[in-house]
Amino acid sequence: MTKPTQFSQTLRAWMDAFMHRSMRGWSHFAKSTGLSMPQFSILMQLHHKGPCGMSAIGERFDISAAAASQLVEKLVQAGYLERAEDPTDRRAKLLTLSAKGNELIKQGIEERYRWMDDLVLTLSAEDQRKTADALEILTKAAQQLDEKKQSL
Amino acid sequence: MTKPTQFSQTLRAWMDAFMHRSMRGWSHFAKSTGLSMPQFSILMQLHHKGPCGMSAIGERFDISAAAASQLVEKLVQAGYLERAEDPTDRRAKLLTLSAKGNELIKQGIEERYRWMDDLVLTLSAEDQRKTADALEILTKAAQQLDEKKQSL
DNA sequence: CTTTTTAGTTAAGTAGACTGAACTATATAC
DNA sequence: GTATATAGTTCAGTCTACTTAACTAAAAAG
Repeated sequence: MTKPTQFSQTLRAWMDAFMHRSMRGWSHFAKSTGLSMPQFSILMQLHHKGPCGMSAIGERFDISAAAASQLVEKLVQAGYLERAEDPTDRRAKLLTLSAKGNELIKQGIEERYRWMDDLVLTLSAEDQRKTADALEILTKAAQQLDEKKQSL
Repeated sequence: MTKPTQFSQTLRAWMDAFMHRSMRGWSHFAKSTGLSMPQFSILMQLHHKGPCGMSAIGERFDISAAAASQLVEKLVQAGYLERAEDPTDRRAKLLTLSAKGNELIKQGIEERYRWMDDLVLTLSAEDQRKTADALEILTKAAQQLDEKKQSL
């Protein structure tokens, strides 16, 4: 963080607007579903990263295995999650989103997208093309950055 | 949500990557400060929108006035917030971030930016220019969209 | 085959976020 | 001026998240 470039200034302005909006949106949506934020976050994680074990949940959210187990139990009871035995290790459990869970998350994501779609409608065709290009560049770069970090 | 365009596809890919990252980052940072997520969110709100009254907090987070009052009390005790009497209405309070509160939020934002800055470094000069243009377009569009919604 | 990890659950207890109800004090309406 | 609405606080009680500790069962190590 020596001297912010023009570019990172622009990034920051965008991040401020976008982060504030999306965080507000998510917490509002989570509340409307009746789920707590921690519960909801677990569903989000499963949606993003796919099935995983109980211990992965604990690590991801930095809570004890006991806490993870209890949160997951509630989500299973509510029908959002399925908890099966891992065939390769009978101690472990495999957590997957149920159809109901998937539906819920998709709906939340749709609502988040809607704002972006509204944004699109205000742009000229030319500006749409420009921004699409740019975001593709950024998305790819983000992917590569993540992969690089993962391999360390 | 009829037929997603190429553009909104690209937006979505970006949103997925970006939202997941930033949410994870924020909750991790909030935890590291010792503040709960609701407490932290209040500081964020103050930072984003500037000083406001107690009732505005309740409305913004959809909690009772009692809950807002209690959360704010904790933040005042911890020195992150200042709660003064509103000179124009002696019933009302004016909540503002203290220097300590401001410092905290700024630090969190810096950490969030860092990822973006890393991202920048992986791009060519040409790509940097392209994305800067695009994000400026998007940021302005977002501002205008918000203003339009506010005036309804 | 025994010992030790590892994966997860259960239980008891702590702490924070929240609500409704009762209250104070000020502003607004009539 | 009285009545009413508004801004905020305090209190008692509830619910959820979380922790540690004690447990079961299966895998891995010796």
